[in-house]
Amino acid sequence: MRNSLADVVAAGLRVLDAHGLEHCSMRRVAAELGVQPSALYHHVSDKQTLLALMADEIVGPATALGAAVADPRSCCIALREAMLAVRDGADVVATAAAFRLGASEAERRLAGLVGPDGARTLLLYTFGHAQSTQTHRQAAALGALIDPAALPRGGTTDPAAATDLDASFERGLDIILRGLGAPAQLNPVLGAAEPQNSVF
Amino acid sequence: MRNSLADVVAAGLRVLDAHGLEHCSMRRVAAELGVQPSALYHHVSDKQTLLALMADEIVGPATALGAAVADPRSCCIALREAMLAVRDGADVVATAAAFRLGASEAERRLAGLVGPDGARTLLLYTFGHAQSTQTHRQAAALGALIDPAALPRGGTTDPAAATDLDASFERGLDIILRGLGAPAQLNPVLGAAEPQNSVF
DNA sequence: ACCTGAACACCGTTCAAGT
DNA sequence: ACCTGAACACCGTTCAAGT
Repeated sequence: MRNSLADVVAAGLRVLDAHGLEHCSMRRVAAELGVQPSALYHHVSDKQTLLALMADEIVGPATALGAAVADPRSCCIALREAMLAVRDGADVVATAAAFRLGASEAERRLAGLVGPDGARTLLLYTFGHAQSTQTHRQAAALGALIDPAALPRGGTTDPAAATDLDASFERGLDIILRGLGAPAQLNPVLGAAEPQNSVF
Repeated sequence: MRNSLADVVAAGLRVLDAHGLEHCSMRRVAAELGVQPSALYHHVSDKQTLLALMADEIVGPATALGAAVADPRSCCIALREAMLAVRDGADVVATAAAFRLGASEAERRLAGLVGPDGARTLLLYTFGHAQSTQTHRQAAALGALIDPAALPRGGTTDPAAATDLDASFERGLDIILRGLGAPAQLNPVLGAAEPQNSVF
């Protein structure tokens, strides 16, 4: 045999991470495998299916059996980290999840902890924030390429912005968890009055 | 003059509503106006810009000055209704919002009511749930076309599913609002223990 | 089982040129 | 100011045919 389904999914993830979702075409994935575009359709019925399989792979690390995290907070943070680890990962996972594939293992786990409504609310927020984070990061990276004078001294890209987005995510997470009656999260730094600016 | 920017945006919305985002190409919008594809680039610099303008138009009804709703709950519900009113509207608005255009007027308003973190959390949830709702609706519509035997008697599409999604949205909304310390929403029907099934 | 080669019906965008 | 015509470099998917 020449290529397996796993090879196709792996090639898809390589192309995604290297070139982004916009350029992750069937033709590019085929080229990555050194094969004709039509060959992919022996392994996968269409592009949507391939993307769903890629989404499962992206989210795998966060939903692996070994990482049996008990609290919903760490669960969402792990999920977000898994999506942010690959270029445009949040878009791929969120789209696949809307079609019911992908993160449903994560949802089952969360539903056991906070009920179905809580699980859905947490997941939709987590996906949305991750997409927003990734959009802003690639906009920042593009801006840095166009206008490299923006960097005051060393450093590849502005580290403060990334920290802000991570903190912003956790604050929103704590709002939802508070609404679910979860134990209040101990946040020793900072007062609680109207911090930070908007993400959009 | 032959066509204005407003004409182009209006044509875009007509194509979107009739054929969906997937088939809302520059070439189709041009054909809708009876014009060559290249003519669009006189009015708009690229497709992304056109979609952002369309997103503003979709969300307009919900953020109009006349509809100065005071509470965040009605604000989110109005936003969701505006997105659901046009085919694939949630996708278009959510994508544009991630690029900072679109719903930022709505975010300013919400931030005044519940602070920036609350506004962001509410918006990301609202966008995500609307996208999920629209995905499920068009899957249901497709299923109804393929398998019309699923309908027990009259009715175009299953009305129960739509009701469930609307109720599911409001339950999640109330979780977040509770977390924000908003006045508890009076929900007279049903007990509170683990209702409904999953959306994903 | 896995792949090639060729085709079909499309894309977004650019650019010189017309009126 | 607004548009045409032609081109460039792409798409996803199908299908007969090869090995």
